[in-house]
Amino acid sequence: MTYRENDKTVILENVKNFNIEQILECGQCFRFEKLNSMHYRIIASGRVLYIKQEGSAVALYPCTAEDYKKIWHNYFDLDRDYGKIIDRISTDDIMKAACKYADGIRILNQQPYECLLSFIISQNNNIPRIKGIIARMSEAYGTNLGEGYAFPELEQLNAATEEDLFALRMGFRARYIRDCLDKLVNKEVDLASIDELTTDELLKELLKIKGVGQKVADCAMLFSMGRREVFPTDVWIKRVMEHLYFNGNETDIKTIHSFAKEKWGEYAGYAQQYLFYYARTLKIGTDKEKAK
DNA sequence: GCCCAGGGAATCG
DNA sequence: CGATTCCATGGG
Repeated sequence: MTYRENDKTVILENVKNFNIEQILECGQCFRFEKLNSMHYRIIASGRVLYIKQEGSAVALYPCTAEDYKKIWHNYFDLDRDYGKIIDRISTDDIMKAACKYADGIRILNQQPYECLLSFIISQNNNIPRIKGIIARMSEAYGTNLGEGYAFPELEQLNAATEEDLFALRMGFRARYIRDCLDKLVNKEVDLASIDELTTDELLKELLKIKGVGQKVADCAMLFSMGRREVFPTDVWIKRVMEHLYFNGNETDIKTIHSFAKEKWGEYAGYAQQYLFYYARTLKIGTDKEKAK
């Protein structure tokens, strides 16, 4: 892969395993808007960024070479060889098919605070409504960026009472967000020191927050804390795992976790993303599933 | 009107 | 303990 800048546009050429639609639509991130086929606007790191892809060429704008090196290169996880990851996890025909179906997925390196709050909001909720709640929260408390609003910083959102949050129509999750803000502000949960913790220790820390259980914690750890070995198991993953790996039999989450750990080890998080996109776009395991 | 959504807390037996 | 119930809201 190479990159060059021209008038605040950075062009990436010969990018491997990069499909902007798959990256954004695989459920890891909520702050994006589809403008056209392979043309998106995202808001991350307090910036608006447009992304337009044509084949293996990707244009990022407005974006200087410095922005790219400092922010977006890591955000899109461009140091990692996803071809190698696909080889490692493709140990059976099921995963081979899932990886072939969505070989342009990459796991973004998002900011822990934003990701944690976003997945608290995600619980027992659907993706379009999650995006709406986060958009309203950003518009009400975040910095105006001209073409959108940044996700509110902790100091900004902390001005909101539980009632204020409830008014954003996040329902019962308002109490959870308020509890999370309290614990982050008073450092009962300290996101600045997460790099010093093992994944088990980090999980224990995150579980202190009301509204954070294993699944929400796993998403935050996988999508923003570099813990690529966790296997977030939501209703879609449970359903597709039962359907594709457990012969259609009802299987509890602990069993699914140990199965994934055994099978994919440190790459389990990647396997989870390929399966999630595969399952959700093809509706595998639901009564809407299309025949092959 | 009913069901479900990238679940988790509270309660009950 | 495990199993059930409730939680707000909006799209299908």
